[in-house]
Amino acid sequence: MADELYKALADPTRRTILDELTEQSGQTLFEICSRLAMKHRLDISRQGVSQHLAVLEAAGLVETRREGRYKFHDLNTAPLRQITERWLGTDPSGPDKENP
Amino acid sequence: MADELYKALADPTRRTILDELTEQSGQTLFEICSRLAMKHRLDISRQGVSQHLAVLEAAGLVETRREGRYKFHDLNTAPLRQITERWLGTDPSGPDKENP
DNA sequence: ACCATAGGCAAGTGAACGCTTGCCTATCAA
DNA sequence: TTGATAGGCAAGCGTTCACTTGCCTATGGT
Repeated sequence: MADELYKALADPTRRTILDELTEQSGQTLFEICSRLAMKHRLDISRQGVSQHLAVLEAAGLVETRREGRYKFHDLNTAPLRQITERWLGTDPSGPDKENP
Repeated sequence: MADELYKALADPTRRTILDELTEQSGQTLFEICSRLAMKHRLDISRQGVSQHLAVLEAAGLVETRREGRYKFHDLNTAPLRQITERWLGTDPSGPDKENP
């Protein structure tokens, strides 16, 4: 899954999607589409965004839940920690207060 | 430069090069080549490795210094911090002891 | 001066990637 | 039931990417 994590981060549009989900998690595909268009002037097709979300989900950065005809996309930043753990050897969340 | 950082991390061979430089910084092109071949069974041409190093340097992840006919490649992990800072909102090195 | 070593430049190739277009399914409101 | 909304699948297209090959420059040992 590490491979897919780095691949997911490689695209600027996907990183912007992560930014949007950071600001408000649990958005639908159409919400993300319109935000990309409005706030970032990214006029990309709905399918394009959908494919990006699939890549992000494969990387574990986005988790989805279905409710009726809506599919909500939630952000999961946990996989990002392995990046700094790999080359910085540190826990990005900082020292554990219980075991300092 | 952020764009080049994520692009640099997208390739598995480049990530392995970072691993090798983490283990021992300041290696030459040929040293890196032979290590990739020996330790990781990656038989990639010298030019291929050279191009990877160029991408890593453009991302600021490796810095080079010339000495005679040798060019040493040093690891610089600093750019990695912006990744977790962007979506985790944390400093990977932990809280600053001066300003906690 | 010679030749091996360390590295660089540039063109070419095949595969992967981002994105679009067209059509199809499912859920909800009227 | 009809129509609108939310989303999915798959083929096609142009670009980027990783990698190779061939040739060239520069430094150092003998």
